[in-house]
Amino acid sequence: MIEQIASIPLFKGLPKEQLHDLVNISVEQVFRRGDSIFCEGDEGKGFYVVVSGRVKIFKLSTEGKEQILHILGPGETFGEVAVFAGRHFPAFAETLEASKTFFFPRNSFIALIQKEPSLALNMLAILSSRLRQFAQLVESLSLKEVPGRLAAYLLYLSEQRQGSSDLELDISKGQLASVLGTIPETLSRILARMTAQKLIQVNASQIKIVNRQGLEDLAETGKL
Amino acid sequence: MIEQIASIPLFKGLPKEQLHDLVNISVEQVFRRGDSIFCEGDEGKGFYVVVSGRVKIFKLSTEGKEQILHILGPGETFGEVAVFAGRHFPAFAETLEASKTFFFPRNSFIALIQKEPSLALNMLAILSSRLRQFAQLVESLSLKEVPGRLAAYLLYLSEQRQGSSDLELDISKGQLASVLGTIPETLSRILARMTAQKLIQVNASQIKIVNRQGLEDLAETGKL
DNA sequence: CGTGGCCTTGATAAAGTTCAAGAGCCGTGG
DNA sequence: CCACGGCTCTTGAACTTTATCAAGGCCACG
Repeated sequence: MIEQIASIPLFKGLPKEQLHDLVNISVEQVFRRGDSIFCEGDEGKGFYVVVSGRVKIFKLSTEGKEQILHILGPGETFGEVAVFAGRHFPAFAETLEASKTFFFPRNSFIALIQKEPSLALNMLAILSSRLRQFAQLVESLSLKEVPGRLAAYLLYLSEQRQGSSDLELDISKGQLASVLGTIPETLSRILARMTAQKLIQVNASQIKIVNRQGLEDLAETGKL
Repeated sequence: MIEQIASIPLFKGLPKEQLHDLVNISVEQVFRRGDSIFCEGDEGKGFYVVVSGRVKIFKLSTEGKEQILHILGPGETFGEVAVFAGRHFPAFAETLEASKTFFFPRNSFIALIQKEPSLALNMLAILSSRLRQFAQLVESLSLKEVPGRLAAYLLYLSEQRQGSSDLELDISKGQLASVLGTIPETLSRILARMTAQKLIQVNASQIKIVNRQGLEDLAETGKL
């Protein structure tokens, strides 16, 4: 367990002693696929780290449409906002698959921060990079149309995979639609169009980038 | 100057000694209306606090459409993301009116944080509440249509003003359109429709809420 | 009094959503 | 082993919302 904690980016560089403190205050939680972890508006008494599995953070409209804000994997944290500002969670959290998390209670964690400034700096880095992601998401949603967003997403995926052109979607197309701020029907049509234009090839959840330059232009200009 | 610094929320609760340190590392900057403070992609060697005036943070599409991410007034900070994650600014910053800022260089500030945990906690609170705002913005952009966003914005304004129904827009309608993720023409039409429906009355930058319940329904359901 | 900025209004076109129907896939159970 | 029900995904057609293009009004300021 101590190695698991030590491998979490948030806790990188902490002395052994503090890691032990963390182990002491952390609570392990196990979820099945599709379980709700918390709901928007719930009181947040602490935050979470994904140990295994995947978790989606999302907003819900009154009609039930969902907008995914993040998809988190092992080592990533969520729910910190409720720890440092306000007391309730600003969105929903649900597992995409069977998952394990560590939960860190608010007060104990804040006490720890006061002893260990580098923990605070790590947390600041994480929140900052999340703000950066959000800025990109907002830009994408309001400044680009769906084909541009999809192209940008595919290129991003490719980067994650060391530039490989053979991509495997690790989420369903319905979920992807929600990430892109649209609905499955629209995504389906645009994938079809991009295939017709020979930008990509699609085979179920396998997507191959055929014309990278074309995708880059599309992500830039938004015109398909 | 020391009183000015002491009155900034980020520095609330700091001992005098640290406030003096802050004065020593801060740089005062003066801008005229419409000046650019930094551009997306610029290297960020520190962050800013608005002393007087107002600053908008925004993204730009390739065609020139702008999406405002924040509008900041006295006491609010911006540019921190570049301090703690990455090194370049994720968006543009420009003054809306003649403004004064304090600039805090990255390294000196990080050094200070390590001495003063409550400074770190303040900063964490600020970043967290900004994340919360972003989550709301994303929700708004992807889940609601423009009338719903506008209704939500007006109600938010009303809240800011202790629930008053007589609102004074402190930004131009063109800027408001950009905040709402749309264009001036669309905003104009929707204001006209909402007036026709007797939800509001508009007189230049004066907006009066006539039917609060109706606005709330609209913000909730998005149907005008 | 004219000029430029900001706002409004109208006509048109594009993009996306909704509704409806059908195809493919998979696990379960007969 | 096959049939069934339940998913997810795809496709089509109508409709809605919003952007775009173009023109005109209002007001402040020189």
